[in-house]
Amino acid sequence: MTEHGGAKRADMVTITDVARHAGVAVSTVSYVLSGKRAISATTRQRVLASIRALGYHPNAGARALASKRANVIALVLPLRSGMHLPVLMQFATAVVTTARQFDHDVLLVTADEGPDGLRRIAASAMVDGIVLMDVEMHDPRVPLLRDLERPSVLIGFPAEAENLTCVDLDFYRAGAACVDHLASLGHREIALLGAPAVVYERDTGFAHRTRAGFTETAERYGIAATAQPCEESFDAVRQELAGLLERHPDLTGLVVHNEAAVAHVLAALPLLGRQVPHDISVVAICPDEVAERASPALTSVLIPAEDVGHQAVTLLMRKLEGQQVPAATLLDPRLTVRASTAAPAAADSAAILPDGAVMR
Amino acid sequence: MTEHGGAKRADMVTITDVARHAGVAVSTVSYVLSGKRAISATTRQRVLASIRALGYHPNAGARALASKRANVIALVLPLRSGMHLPVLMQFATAVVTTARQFDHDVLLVTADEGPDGLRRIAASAMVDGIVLMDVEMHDPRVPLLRDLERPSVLIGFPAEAENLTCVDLDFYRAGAACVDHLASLGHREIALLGAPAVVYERDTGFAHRTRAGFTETAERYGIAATAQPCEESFDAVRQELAGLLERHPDLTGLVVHNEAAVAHVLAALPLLGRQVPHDISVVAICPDEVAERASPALTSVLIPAEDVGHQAVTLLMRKLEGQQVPAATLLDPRLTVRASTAAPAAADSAAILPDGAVMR
DNA sequence: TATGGACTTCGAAGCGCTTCGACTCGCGGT
DNA sequence: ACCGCGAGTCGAAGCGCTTCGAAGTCCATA
Repeated sequence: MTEHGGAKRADMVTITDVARHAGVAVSTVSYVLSGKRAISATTRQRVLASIRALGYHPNAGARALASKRANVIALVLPLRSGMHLPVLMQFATAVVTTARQFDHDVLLVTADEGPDGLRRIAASAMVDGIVLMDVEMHDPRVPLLRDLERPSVLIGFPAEAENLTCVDLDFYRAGAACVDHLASLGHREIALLGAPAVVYERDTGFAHRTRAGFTETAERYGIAATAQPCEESFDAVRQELAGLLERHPDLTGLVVHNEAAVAHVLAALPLLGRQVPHDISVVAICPDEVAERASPALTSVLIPAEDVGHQAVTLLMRKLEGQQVPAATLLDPRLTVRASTAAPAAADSAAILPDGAVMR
Repeated sequence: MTEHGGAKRADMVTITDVARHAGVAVSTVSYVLSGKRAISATTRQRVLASIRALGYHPNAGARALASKRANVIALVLPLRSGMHLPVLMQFATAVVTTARQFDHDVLLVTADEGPDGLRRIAASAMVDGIVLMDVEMHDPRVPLLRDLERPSVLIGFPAEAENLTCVDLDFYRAGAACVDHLASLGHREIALLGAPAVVYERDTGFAHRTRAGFTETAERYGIAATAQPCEESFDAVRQELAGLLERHPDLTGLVVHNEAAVAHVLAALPLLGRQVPHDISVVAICPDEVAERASPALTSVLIPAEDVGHQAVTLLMRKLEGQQVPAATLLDPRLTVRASTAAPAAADSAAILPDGAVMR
């Protein structure tokens, strides 16, 4: 390509080149591109032809400078330990893909730059808006977000969500959905194995909300339910399970909301004399990928990472256009039945309906 | 902050504001920031004080426009199926962190935009350079990279690496390291369970190189060695293993280079009557995270994702400064011994040295 | 026939920054 | 006393784009 004619070094084609080639003013080319003023069909065609002929791409910096819009959004990822990476990646992909649909690019910011990073990015006008992931209940970045001149969308819910736009899986209903499923299979005594204790202490909202959904729904069904945190090492898992089974010998259903522990749970149960799903059913709240990869494949409520990412960007774009958007968006959990759940073996396998009626 | 004085709407501080506040010319401020001309210590201090006082951040677009340097690099991620996501994430983090050390930001580009995405990013002068991940042997993006005016670094090796800069784990030596370890434990018959067949067909370089390192090193030790691809479902893994053990009843060492199959291998071996590591030792080539999470914890050669990402960015920065860099950078594998390997139980547990001598 | 829109298009003024040439010192050398 | 020179600073010219006001056309209205 470069060896064509008398192309000077650094053959960046500018809007001026296009204008000259098409025989119009620079501003006309600009208006063809932006559509902000009416341009006759014939002129438009001529300009577009020139653009194609020259392989013109607008200079992003110049455009940002003149229009005060960078057409870039920031994606702030945590990379804190304890986060499950595949889910993050799915988020990220969805965010990028959706952003591209709106003709925006994505700047990747890691949280270890801290609030200063956010401030820098925003103040330098590199980005028009911000998507913030893995928000904690008391997140130091949240107050900053309010001061920033740029719109933002959070994935997750901080304690103080005033004036903020948040998106997340509806963890309450996710916890509930697991109980629904186990109840409908006829289980009468179940337990929730959650995140490590430190996560609860950190006040990460989703852990609490899942537990609430689990506990309250079980209560509604009149099912005996225990909830407890769980560390991620194999020994810890095994110990937790052993204790749990000892205290609740009739336990037949287990909800696991801890991606890292899932494999260990499946490995430990047989060692404790419980076959899955014959003796005990297991439902996980985790990405499909993890559920499918486990042996046996896990019935699971998936974290709809792609939906969340897509929603977040869509909301952000609305805000960029000055539209009003709902402060909270909760996404529906979806439960996929796989090989790890079944009706309890020994028990009377009647299904119990929420109102307490028994279906035979 | 905003409610301070008579701050106008959109309180973006410009270099002009700083200059006025410090009582110097705009160009002086610029030179203080860039260090491209000598500025007296007193002036510099005054300017820096003003910058701090006003909370000035240079406008990225203006800077890019005037200097023709965006201070942004592109990170092109694949998101093709079969890639293990956590590793990607580690890469990404390392890339961002390192880029920040060089005062650059990172634009996230997904491969599904294809070559056009690359072209757009480069032509619009949004980025100064490109880091391309998960390069295939015959990658359609590679020829494009040569035409682009921007420097780039590949992670992985394409078949035709002329004029390109590539970084990767030394998979040959990774395969070799696994054999070294097993041999030193006294194993005499081992096998490699690799990626799904399709990966080999796609000519992904690393799969072939691992196998070569494995096979050739085993030969050097005079150890019986088999290598075969492996699909990722549990049933496939179990079947592969069953066949393998039938054909090679004395097999005592297994190298797994397939992150997705790792868990299944560990689950299937007991079912086939083999305890790990008593009856059979398992070494994996996978991220530490996966190895640690498995039960039992796996002896593994880790993919040094962080090093690779760091190296890639460092090389790119050198290229941006016009320096010459080596075309190929291979990173050393590191093997971590965990619970999944031991001397073979029944066998004579002598250690064999590479030269054929036997150590008792 | 004058008049005023609609419809198109043009020219020029920036956006905030970098960079180049030029200017002003003060100093050592002769 | 003069020149030359380096150090420090300034002013102005863009970088490539958007956008505003205005100008030119053409046709329908009064």
